[in-house]
Amino acid sequence: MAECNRSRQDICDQYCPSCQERDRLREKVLEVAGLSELFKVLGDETRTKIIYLLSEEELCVCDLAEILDMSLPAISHHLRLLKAMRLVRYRREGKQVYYTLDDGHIVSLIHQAQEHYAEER
Amino acid sequence: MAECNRSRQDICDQYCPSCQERDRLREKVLEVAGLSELFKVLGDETRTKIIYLLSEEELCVCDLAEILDMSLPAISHHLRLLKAMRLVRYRREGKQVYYTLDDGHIVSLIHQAQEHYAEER
DNA sequence: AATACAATTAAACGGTTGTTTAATCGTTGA
DNA sequence: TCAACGATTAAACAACCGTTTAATTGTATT
Repeated sequence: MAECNRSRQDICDQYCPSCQERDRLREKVLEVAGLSELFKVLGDETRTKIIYLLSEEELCVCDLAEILDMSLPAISHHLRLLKAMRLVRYRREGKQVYYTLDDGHIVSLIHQAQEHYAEER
Repeated sequence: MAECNRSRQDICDQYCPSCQERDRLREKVLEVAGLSELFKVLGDETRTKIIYLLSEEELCVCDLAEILDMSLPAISHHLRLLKAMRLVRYRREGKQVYYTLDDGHIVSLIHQAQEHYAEER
């Protein structure tokens, strides 16, 4: 293996793939940078449920609270994040605020996860 | 709307969908129960990178540490979780321990997320 | 105007999570 | 068997996250 400058000496004596390979993999890894932000949204059970419900029909905050048996602030807190990530849209009607899903892609992710992991439980 | 027993009085006065609809949605939501456990794995940037790298080729712990520029215990800690979830397999060869991806589904999820959200950044 | 109510926001709390440091285990080679 | 090294484990710490309580905003009704 050709000699090359090591960025860290404290890992291990012999880095197994070649240094060219190392650099290639470091480039490769950039392709998934930032993706976990999206998965973090789905990493919370409540948010996945909200998204799933909103993919079915438009619902107001108190509906979601009722269905999921949670407090209004808790639901509102999650909707705020989903709003910030442009995953949901809202519309005011009198005292109620109605939310709809504004991103079909994220439901596809949920569906795909369902297909692959539903039977494993 | 037909009268029905409310489980919580402290949410809002008028639950908008009918109570039958509420019960249907409560059933519906069970379909995604537990799925966030899987998404939680991908919710960490380091783990997504490890999975992505292992989908390319087999690597030992010190390789991963070198490529991702992290400490051995940190990598090992994440691999332990991936092992517990049966997402990776390992094989000892002398002093090194080599890891491979043992679940093609999870890479599909990453690929799909890439397709949908790559251009948004 | 005043009250009631849905929703949001702020602050506080508890729990979880990821990284670090240090110690230990397992394997190899002298 | 002893030393070296890769990997794992344990304990400690800091940072983050989700829920709760309380206060506030905005809208509708009387």
